[in-house]
Amino acid sequence: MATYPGDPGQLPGTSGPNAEVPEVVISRLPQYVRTLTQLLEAGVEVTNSQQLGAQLQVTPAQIRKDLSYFGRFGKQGRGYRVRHLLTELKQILGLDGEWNVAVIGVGRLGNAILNYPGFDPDGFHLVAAFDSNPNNVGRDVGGVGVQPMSALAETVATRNINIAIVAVPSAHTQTVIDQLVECGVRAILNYAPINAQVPPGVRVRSIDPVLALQSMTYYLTESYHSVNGAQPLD
Amino acid sequence: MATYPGDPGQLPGTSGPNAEVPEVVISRLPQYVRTLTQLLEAGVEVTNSQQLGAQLQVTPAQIRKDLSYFGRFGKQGRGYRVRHLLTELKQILGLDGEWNVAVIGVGRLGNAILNYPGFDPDGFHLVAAFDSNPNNVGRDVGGVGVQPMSALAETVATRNINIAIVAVPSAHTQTVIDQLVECGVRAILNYAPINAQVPPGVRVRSIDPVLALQSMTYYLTESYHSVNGAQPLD
DNA sequence: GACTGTGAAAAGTTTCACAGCT
DNA sequence: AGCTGTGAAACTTTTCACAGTC
Repeated sequence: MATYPGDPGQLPGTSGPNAEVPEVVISRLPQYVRTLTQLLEAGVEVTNSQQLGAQLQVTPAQIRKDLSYFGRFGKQGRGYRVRHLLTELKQILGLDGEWNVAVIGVGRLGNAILNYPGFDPDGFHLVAAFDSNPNNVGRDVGGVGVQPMSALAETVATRNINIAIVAVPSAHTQTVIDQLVECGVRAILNYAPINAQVPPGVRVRSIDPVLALQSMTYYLTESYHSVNGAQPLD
Repeated sequence: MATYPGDPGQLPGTSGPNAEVPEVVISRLPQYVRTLTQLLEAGVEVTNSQQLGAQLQVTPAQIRKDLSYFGRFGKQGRGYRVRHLLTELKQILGLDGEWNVAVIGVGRLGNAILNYPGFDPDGFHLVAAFDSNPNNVGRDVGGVGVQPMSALAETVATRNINIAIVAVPSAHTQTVIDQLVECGVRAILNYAPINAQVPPGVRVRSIDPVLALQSMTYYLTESYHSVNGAQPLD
């Protein structure tokens, strides 16, 4: 866990399996996994960094460099065996097993999440749901029984939950996240449009469609660059 | 696929002769806008890079540097007037007006999106919905009438739509995106777990909760920083 | 005294280019 | 020949540190 800035004695190269892997590399690996899965389904048995790069719109060099942080998965002159590389990457990311996930908040959004069929096939099982509203407790949402928040700690422990999806109103999100951290949850997917604060060692990713839209409008305004103006589409 | 004007390396969005604002800077501005809005609502009239940085978990220097791409919004010795900076940033991002948005696909996800109340207050108006299924055409979803895909081009033009939210099955997403680009839409929010390809000048952001989860599991595995040496190839 | 705006330095990331294996 | 894996170079982004202004 310790990340010491000036590693004493040995840090010979910047890459290779011994170096610390940049977070930006980790964030790309799931996309590689997805593309490899598609190739496998399409019956492709061998690929190479060129083909992967074309699919992912990344340079071949970047793919090779990213993979080099973890080992040597290819064969010179040939490329990568799709099934093999996929297995390795899934293992690296911890996707070779199953994860139990709790959903906090069963309002409109929590409902949609619990009924979304996309998590399970990728090994993320929504096994518990919690809500602070007594009217919601005991209901069944997407096949999962809604529990009171007071049951959080025990259920997280007994059901071996490591990941939580938070879909409560913004005003309550930070409090809920604090509770989750307290229970030992170290990966949180947050759907509220707020900037959650967590201690080191805990990861948060936010799903924020408005923020995504707002990061594009800049490029839709006429004035964003003085010289080129709007790009005409033929 | 059409060819696009300009030689390789002279595309908008890449480095050019005039000082181009890095995309990573643009992606942070909406967060600044959000934090400033919260401060304003809390009655704070003046802030500074230190306070903003603490809220956003970024260094004060980064905030000052980011803002310096666009002008001088602060006063030395004092800081930033919240209302003033907010107004400026919104204008820079094109958030000082309203945007008309089309939603493509009114299945489970499209339904949730059209009923989500979070877009409108931020100036993103979901004014049209489209679906390829004739059974859905004519229905009212979230107060918007569902149109056939054949009406896309005309409606996009007449209703001045610049942004689209795509919530169709993965298999159809690329086709829909191609149609949108054809109609002149240059900003697309994609909810399908695929890697969409668009020509230069068109922006895509994807909402992909599974990818977000998969980028965290790495840090939940015990072995992520141990030296699991490179295995020799079989 | 306090804080911004900004060149310059440092750190981080991507791309190049080629040795070396298949 | 074809393609990987990887140091080194190029480029990008962040952080530092301080002159200048309020």
